[in-house]
Amino acid sequence: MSPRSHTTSAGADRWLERAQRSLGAAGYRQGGARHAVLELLDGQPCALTAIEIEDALRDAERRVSRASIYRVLDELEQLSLVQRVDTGQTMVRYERVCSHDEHHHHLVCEGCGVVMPFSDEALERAISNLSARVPLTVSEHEIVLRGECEDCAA
Amino acid sequence: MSPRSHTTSAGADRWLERAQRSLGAAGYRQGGARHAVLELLDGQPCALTAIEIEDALRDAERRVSRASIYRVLDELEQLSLVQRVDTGQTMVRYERVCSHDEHHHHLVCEGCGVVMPFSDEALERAISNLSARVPLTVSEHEIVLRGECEDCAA
DNA sequence: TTCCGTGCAAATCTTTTGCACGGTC
DNA sequence: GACCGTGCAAAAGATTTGCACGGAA
Repeated sequence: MSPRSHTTSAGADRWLERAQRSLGAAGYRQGGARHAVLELLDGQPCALTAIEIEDALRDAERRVSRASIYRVLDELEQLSLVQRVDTGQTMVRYERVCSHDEHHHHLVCEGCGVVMPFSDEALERAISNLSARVPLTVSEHEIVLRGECEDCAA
Repeated sequence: MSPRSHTTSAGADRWLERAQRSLGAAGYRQGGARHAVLELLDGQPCALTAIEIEDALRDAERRVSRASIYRVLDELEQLSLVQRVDTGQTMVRYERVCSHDEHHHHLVCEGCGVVMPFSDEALERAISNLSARVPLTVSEHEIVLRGECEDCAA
């Protein structure tokens, strides 16, 4: 359950910079929409839908077309800079792929739909042990816990 | 990884019978489409998409309209007789909710898209411990491992 | 006989794609 | 100046809904 602020970490390996380097190396130019989406994602603690991204950018006076948002997310996913998160809700969510100590999974409230991150060492160990014994070369795993959040229970 | 045949178990608590009882108690009639979907799901070892269900029924000479399939799946989900399984593929999958010793999760091959069930006691223990320490009253959990299956690796 | 269940067709909603213009390198 | 990136509008694909008929109770 490690709390951690990434937005304030001044290290040279911030996600935004890494992403810009990767994109540059892959031959992508730095257009306005892509830049806006990158900056937004860099500041997010958890996964967003394309429409939430669109709304957030509009609120920030940096309107970007939804098509561009999907295109940028797709590019970033192929470079392993973001990952899709399937929360069982209608829309797919996306979040940046973070360093090992930020690796997390998701809690989803079935009442209000809120999505929260969590992490657990014992769980990761179990997954890791298991992965070796399964008829599949495991490259990633996703875990979602569903239930009722404290606000909805109140 | 407990192997288990449900289709041949003669016990009175087969899923199909339980489902029919629940539906009856909830006031549903026994129409042809619903019956066909129930029988099909009862014989499945793992999750199917609505379209796979449609195809399977057509092959079995028991054509059911896709709209009815979605409607039946929705009813069954609300009675907790089936659960949605989100494999990160385009379409949602559905499978019957089974007894504790059939509880399983899913492996998804990123190459060919095949979906396989697996289960692991240590993993379930980790989830169970974790669930108590999280700001959510957990009612269910879903785990997906993604990678390359043996056929695709060959 | 009443009301539910079903199929068909149309609607909805998320995501993708085609195209033309403007900006980046 | 060449080509990529973006917005707009239309397309595509999964799922849902409206409606009218036929069957279950």
